[in-house]
Amino acid sequence: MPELPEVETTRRGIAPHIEGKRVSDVIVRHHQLRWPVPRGLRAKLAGHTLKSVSRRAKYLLLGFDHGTLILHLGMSGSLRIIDDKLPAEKHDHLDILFEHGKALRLTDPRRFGCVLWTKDDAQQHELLAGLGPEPLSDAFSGEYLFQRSRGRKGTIKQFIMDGKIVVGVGNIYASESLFLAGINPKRIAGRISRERYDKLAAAIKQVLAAAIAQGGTTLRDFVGGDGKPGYFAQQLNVYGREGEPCRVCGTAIRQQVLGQRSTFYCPLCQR
DNA sequence: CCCGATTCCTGTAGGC
DNA sequence: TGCCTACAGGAATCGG
Repeated sequence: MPELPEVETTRRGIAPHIEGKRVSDVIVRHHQLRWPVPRGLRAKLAGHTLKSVSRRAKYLLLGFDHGTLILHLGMSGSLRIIDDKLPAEKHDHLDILFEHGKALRLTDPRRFGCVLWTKDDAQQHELLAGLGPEPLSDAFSGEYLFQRSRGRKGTIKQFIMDGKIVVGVGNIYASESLFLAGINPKRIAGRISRERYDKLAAAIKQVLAAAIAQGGTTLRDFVGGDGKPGYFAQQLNVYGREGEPCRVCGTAIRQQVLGQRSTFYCPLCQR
């Protein structure tokens, strides 16, 4: 499922093929995603040159001179560069065709993703404006987490998965980061020390950077812009490993639901 | 403000 | 083998 590393992998995979290219056509086969896909996309984009492919949180931003197309992959979405004549399959909801014969195709079986258009600064869009810092930026640090966590009564796992605190840390990487930092996911966010938050911020950066380097984590659906899966799943320490031995101490990994999300941790390494 | 529960959707795994 | 159910999950939204 696409978290930040998968979205960044997608961005890197598709950008070189379509940046600077002119849109020739847009085909929308399914308008009802997380929100309705705006009508009239073809008229809006055809003839315009794609200036940039960037990312904010788990959103991909296709920048044109007259606005930005905002894409989110939800939990089962993927974007691929294809030959513009490749027949569409069941869950191929959107094609953006370019004049050089390639197309950007959105596939999303569970349709939790979205396609939105804004003519204004995308960063000011209501979905992006209130988001927390990028985890790989300098603005994200142990000091920042410590300050934001004071008074919070929820668990640390839910805290770092809150997009208003920090973006891009989904269920997989939250469990993995807490393992690396040696913190039990059930701990109350407001009662964790500054020192431990330093370790946690470093762990989040390390896990995300390593996952990006591996092309993301493919559990089921995810493929990068080149249609290939990511390989970080082989390096997961706790996620999906309930009952299997901890790679550090051998204790059986536990699973517990926190905030309606499966959480995995080592009861010995994480206190 | 903060937090937990609910909601969207469909493929897959597990039980019988 | 096939049917049925539970579950997975990002993130907005609602209710307390």
